[in-house]
Amino acid sequence: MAGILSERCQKILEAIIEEYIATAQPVGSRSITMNHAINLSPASVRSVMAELEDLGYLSSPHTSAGRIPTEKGYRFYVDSLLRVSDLDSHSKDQIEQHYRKHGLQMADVLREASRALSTVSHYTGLVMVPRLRTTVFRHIEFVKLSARQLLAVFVTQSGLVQNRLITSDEELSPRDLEQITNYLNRTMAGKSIQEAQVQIVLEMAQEKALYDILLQRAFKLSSAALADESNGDVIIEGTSHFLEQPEFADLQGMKRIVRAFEQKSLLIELLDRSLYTQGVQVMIGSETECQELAGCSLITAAYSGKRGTLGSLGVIGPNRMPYSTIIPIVDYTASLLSRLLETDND
Amino acid sequence: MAGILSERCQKILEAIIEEYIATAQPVGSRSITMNHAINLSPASVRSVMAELEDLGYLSSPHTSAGRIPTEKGYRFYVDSLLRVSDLDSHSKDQIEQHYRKHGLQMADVLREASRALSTVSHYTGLVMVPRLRTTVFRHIEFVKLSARQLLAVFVTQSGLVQNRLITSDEELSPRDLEQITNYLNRTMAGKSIQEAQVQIVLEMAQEKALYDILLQRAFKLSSAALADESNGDVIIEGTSHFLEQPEFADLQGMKRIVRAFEQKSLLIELLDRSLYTQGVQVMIGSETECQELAGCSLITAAYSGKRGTLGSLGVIGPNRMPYSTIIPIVDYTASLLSRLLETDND
DNA sequence: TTTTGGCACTCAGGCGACAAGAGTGCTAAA
DNA sequence: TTTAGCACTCTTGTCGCCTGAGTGCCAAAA
Repeated sequence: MAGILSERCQKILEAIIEEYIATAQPVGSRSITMNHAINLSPASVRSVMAELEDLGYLSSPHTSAGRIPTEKGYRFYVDSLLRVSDLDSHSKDQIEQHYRKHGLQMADVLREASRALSTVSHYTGLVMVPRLRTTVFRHIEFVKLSARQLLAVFVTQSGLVQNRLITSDEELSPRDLEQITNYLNRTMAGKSIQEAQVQIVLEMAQEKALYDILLQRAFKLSSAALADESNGDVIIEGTSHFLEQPEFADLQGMKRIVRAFEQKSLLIELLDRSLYTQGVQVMIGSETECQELAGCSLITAAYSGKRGTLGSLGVIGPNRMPYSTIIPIVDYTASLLSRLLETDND
Repeated sequence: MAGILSERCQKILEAIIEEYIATAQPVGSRSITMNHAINLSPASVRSVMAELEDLGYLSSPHTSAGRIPTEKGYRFYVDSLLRVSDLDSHSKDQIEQHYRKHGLQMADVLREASRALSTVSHYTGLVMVPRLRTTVFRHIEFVKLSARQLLAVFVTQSGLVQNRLITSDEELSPRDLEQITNYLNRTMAGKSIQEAQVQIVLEMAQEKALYDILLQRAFKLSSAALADESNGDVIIEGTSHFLEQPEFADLQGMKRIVRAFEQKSLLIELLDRSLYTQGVQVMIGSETECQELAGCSLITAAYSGKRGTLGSLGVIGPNRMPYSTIIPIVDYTASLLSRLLETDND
């Protein structure tokens, strides 16, 4: 792919994209020769630009308006031209600052991560809330609220706490409850919530459970407790940064974006994609395969706890984003969050 | 106040406001005589309009553009002219529909309330999440995660569950924990979280606690658990409805609103105001005393659980809102939510 | 005394013309 | 192969004009 483009084409393409990222204005041949240490006349640049347009890396809004990068152009830029540097220490510090508060709950930490992404990048921060079913079971406890009502509280390895109200068919004595609790904790230790559910169904099917009433109760309770219908959630911070972008500076565009953000499932689906991949992912424009987010790009990375991937986070903005500065931000935030979630509860 | 305005002035003011609410266009003298069963010529209406403008109930954007209501106009309308009817059964059904899902947690119920407000009113729904400290304690439980780390789980009468990670100074045996738990549950039953905190401090100060190491531990743990730094939270649904309103159909306006919504503390403060008042409250425009929300009005009501007020909810929109239809919606949603939270967990 | 028709006045919004400016493509010369 | 020159295109902003909606005021009618 990259081989097709000559050295010179690449240089000019890079210059155009960076100019456009900086100014949000269609780039003319003139400004390239001025600002980018390219020793060619505007005319030469023009012929290269025409070529790049033929190849689909650039397009012109109209005859006399310079060029803007296409999605293909951005893609090539990100894949082949971009050099990401390390994050400067000031930004690192800014990100870390967000976690310097004490007494943060898991949910708060995630929210702060999203805030950090947003404030440091000046775009919109996204953090996916870990899905219950993929995390590792650690402990379950039942709190009796009334004769029939129980509160099931369970904790995952990563420190996620979930509680669920259960109504049991029959009243259970404190002793029964204690036994059930102990049994469940022994059986499910070290399994993911999903595995734990499977395990319970398995055990239920086995004969030995059939004549043990206590176990039956235990199974009933736990499967009620572990049922996880939620489709996940995502924490969005800095929506207003989006509205600063000139590409959405029209009413239609703004409404579209706000509506897309309201429907969180869209974003969840996108964040899902980068769940089990290493490093930072970039989705450009239509690569999101999402009508509502046309013209938007995502930069995402997965974060993990002690026992593997928990979720993913990232930044969303217009296609025209300063990838070279945002990629390290996302990277650093993800690794910092991972570190926090690993050590937080041991 | 109302006495100053003649019958005729009131009729015409009402007609103008209702016309403006419906059309969002400045209202001319002509359209009033056409649509509102007022047997006067445009010229007569004009003189009344001029009078109403002098009195501050109307204003004109420019010489040849009809009149629009001022905040004072809306206020008079809401206080003196408005007749709120009962909610029609279709809307009631629509609202109830939102709660017809099973397995809803407290947080889900609140979110659904906000969604209901938004979809039925076609404006933006707000629901304040109950503050921990004002709710009544019901049960506390400690889950041991590791040698030093405990998870404190406590439940309030209204079914709110909160958990908090605590690091204790010394390792506690399961038996110690059980004793502490029992003691705390006995001591704090029926108190509000805030009272419970005070109680603990009191008991700590008394001598009898000083030579009971176990109690000391109990106090330490519980005060760590009950510490509530959160400033509350608010669930916003239907932001995009806001952007449909012609009064915010400019970039500046949109950005301002989105930014105001991002800063939830503003909305929390406003919802706080209606916490301990009966019935539906209406705040119009500058009555919110909030620069960022200029031109916005709120219609709010408090909701309660078994033991008194839990929080408040409402609808936010432009000053030009169909108050007569939205007030019953807010009222009904609040009472329905209250009913749900009362019976939910007994 | 109240209401109404008539009339002059004002102002926003839409439309077309026009000039300026930016950038291109092409061609011929270096 | 590169570049200078030039004609061409297209957007953007501005100016002036017209039209329509609505007002305020006044004198006549009820």
